Amino acid sequence: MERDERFIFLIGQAQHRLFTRLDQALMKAAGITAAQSGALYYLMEHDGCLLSELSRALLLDKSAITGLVDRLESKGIVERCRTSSDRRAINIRLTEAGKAAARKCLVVTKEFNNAVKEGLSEQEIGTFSMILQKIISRFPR
Amino acid sequence: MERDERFIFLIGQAQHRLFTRLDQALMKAAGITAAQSGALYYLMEHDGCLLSELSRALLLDKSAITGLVDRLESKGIVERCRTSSDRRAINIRLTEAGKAAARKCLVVTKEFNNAVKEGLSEQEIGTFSMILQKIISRFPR
DNA sequence: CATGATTTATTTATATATAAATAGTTAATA
DNA sequence: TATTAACTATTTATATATAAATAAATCATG
Repeated sequence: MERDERFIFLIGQAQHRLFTRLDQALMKAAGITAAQSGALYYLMEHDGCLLSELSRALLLDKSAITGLVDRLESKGIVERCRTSSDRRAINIRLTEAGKAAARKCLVVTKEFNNAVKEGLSEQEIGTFSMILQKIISRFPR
Repeated sequence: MERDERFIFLIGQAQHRLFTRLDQALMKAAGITAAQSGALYYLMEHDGCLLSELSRALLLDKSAITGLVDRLESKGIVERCRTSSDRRAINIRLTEAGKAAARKCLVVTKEFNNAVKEGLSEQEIGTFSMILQKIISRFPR
């Protein structure tokens, strides 16, 4: 395998391991996966938003959100409810259990971020973030 | 959303966009996805290897390899065959179409890597790779 | 040699993600 | 107003990945 291919492989591996570890830690602490925690963080500040709004905020397809919310709802973390006059619209609300889970996830995620950054200088972290952002802006969705 | 959470989010987004783009380019050029191309690259140098060997090389679960090889086999890119005396073992062989596809993928992947690195200095790329490798070694599978 | 452990591959269940098609509702405009 | 656009959410199909259970074969060792 050449160096060229390994570059992409490295990013994939690093991302995968980070998410797998965070998944495990969040699942243990709050019964929530990393992908699900993203929805919780958004709902903490936009409780009651529409599925479509969550879709745009998390940069996920509407159908992915349907499944994500299904799984959160079956765990009692959120609930769907229709409140607006627009009969197409469905709002998502954090339950009390959901709010508690979100707070636990936040603690775990912060600890995890510190662990990831350990041993790296502020400057290195800055360069790393800058390149990630360049990649993201260079390859729009 | 705080800075802490965005760090993980950034890595996920960057990885996702890179793989989506590479997926599209490889699919157009050779009818192959990025994940499948990884198997092809390994097979170019280890043609006829076992499923289990591919599993270890790509750092994927055996069941993931079963599905991956199923999809490649249905496209006529590889074929399963039993050759060794161990009756559990199944070898994977690139077909002629598979070898042609692998060569096309290699060209596309190299071009793609150059596009990703464009506008970044050698030093920045070095720091970026170093951090990815640190993350990978800090979080073993 | 016989039993238990390991290896090889598959299957099933679950989670994640996209794309395309659908259904119902609302908005825009000709 | 009638028709077309767009929006909201879901469903279906496909691809990817893990974990756990299974089945068959082989290995190791007591």
